[in-house]
Amino acid sequence: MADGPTSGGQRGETLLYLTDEQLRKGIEAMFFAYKGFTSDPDRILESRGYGRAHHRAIHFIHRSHGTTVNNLLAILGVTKQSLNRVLRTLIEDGLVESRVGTRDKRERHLYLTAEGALLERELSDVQQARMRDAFRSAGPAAVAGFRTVLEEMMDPEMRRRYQRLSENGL
Amino acid sequence: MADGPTSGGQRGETLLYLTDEQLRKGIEAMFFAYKGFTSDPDRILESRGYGRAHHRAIHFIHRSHGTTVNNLLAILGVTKQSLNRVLRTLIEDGLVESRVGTRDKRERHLYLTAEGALLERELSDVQQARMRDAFRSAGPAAVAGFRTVLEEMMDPEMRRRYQRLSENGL
DNA sequence: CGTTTTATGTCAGCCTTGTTGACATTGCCA
DNA sequence: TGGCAATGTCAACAAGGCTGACATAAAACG
Repeated sequence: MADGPTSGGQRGETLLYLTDEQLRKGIEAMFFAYKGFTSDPDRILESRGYGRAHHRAIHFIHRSHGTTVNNLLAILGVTKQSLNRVLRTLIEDGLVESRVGTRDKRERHLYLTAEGALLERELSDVQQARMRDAFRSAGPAAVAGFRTVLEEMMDPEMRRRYQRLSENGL
Repeated sequence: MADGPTSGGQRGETLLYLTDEQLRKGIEAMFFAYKGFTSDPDRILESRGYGRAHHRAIHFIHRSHGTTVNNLLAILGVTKQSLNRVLRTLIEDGLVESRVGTRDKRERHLYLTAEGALLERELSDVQQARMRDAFRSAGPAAVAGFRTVLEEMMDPEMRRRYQRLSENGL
């Protein structure tokens, strides 16, 4: 199953970065980094009785103001039952507003309230702070490489979604 | 809370990679990439009735043959009750062997059985395949940057653990 | 107009995986 | 011997995934 120049011998050249050892390091780096990546927001969320799922919803509602439930489902890749549970508490708590669509009245468009925007800011502040420190220490070239590798690691569908998010505001 | 050259204006120079927009992209890249990163093993695990927690245990037991429960707890960052539940099923299913320590008989040293090693191989094959493709597409310079940024993103404690793993086999 | 499809919400139940607290056992060590 | 450390286990709980089933409203279609 593992073909290529790894699994035993390398092809000499500059392919040393594709050895099993290097790949394993990459895997472990993802694991430990993701832990750090989520730890700061997790602390804030916990103090409010929310979880990571709430953070994700808040993030993408902020990101795409007025997005529909269906769109959010596609981005997050969870079931509507799962998302709805989270969304319901956020709406009840007054952090998210759900407006009936004007063109299509079946759709609900989601917005952060002022209070929701406040929490969003708090969460993204700590997460951005960590990322900024990491970026600053690593330098622009490393950051470019970081983003390139992450993009390559995404499923094609998710990658398209990610890139679409970057371009327009949707 | 967000100080530095972001949040509004940049300092001109080469600091454009530290804008809020770039940081947000980095955050979303982590989210989508981690999804891809775990998706292939998840499929295999599901078919066996295991979860990601089992994968993590298997990975680090493979990585550090004969490691103790306490060491594993520290690496994984979960409670012993949580780890124990996973470990118990793996031992019952004959994928992991737990041997009483020779020097210190309170400690249990954990090993993959032949069957456990087989599953480990299967899991790491698919995960490495994705990582290898991503690395190959991105190239060695990008890979170096990827690893640098991830290391910077880790909590100091986890970073030390990560680096210790890389050096010796423990 | 009637039918079908779409978007959403909701109820019920299940699973994994995290948590806390309590307690028992074993064995190292002073 | 007494204290502490490493481990295991029981019970209970919560978050957040999942499936299946069903309800409603509105759009779309023929």
